Amino acid sequence: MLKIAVEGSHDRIYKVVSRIPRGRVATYGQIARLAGLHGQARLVGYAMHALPNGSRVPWQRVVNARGEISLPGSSATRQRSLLESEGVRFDARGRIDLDRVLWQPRRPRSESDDE
DNA sequence: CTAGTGACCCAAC
DNA sequence: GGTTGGGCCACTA
Repeated sequence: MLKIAVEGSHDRIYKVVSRIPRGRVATYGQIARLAGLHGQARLVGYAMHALPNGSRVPWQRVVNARGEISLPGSSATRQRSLLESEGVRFDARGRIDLDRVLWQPRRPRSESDDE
């Protein structure tokens, strides 16, 4: 039977987030769009906050549209450390170069997009 | 039920 | 570059 209609938005969000490859990041708005929640980036933030500790969802790969970490306090440091261990670089302002690191689920066309 | 808040985003000034 | 205001919807008091 079809359970897609019964699935909560969290599950869809977690599914999309789990598809983010290592060393890449995605924005809240991007996740929302891919999960079918167009314009509802805030719900993605809620879903991330509701994640249980030790979850296998790579929540650290979700940042805001500016390429910055939106978490307050020590959680931000944790997220940054996790991302840096994956090879994601932060500039002096604590921002990620989204043009370089943003996850692109579709490869439109281009055999070499390496700068 | 209403009102305020939030791991957000975007247009406008 | 920065600030303001509106929009979105779930959660809490």
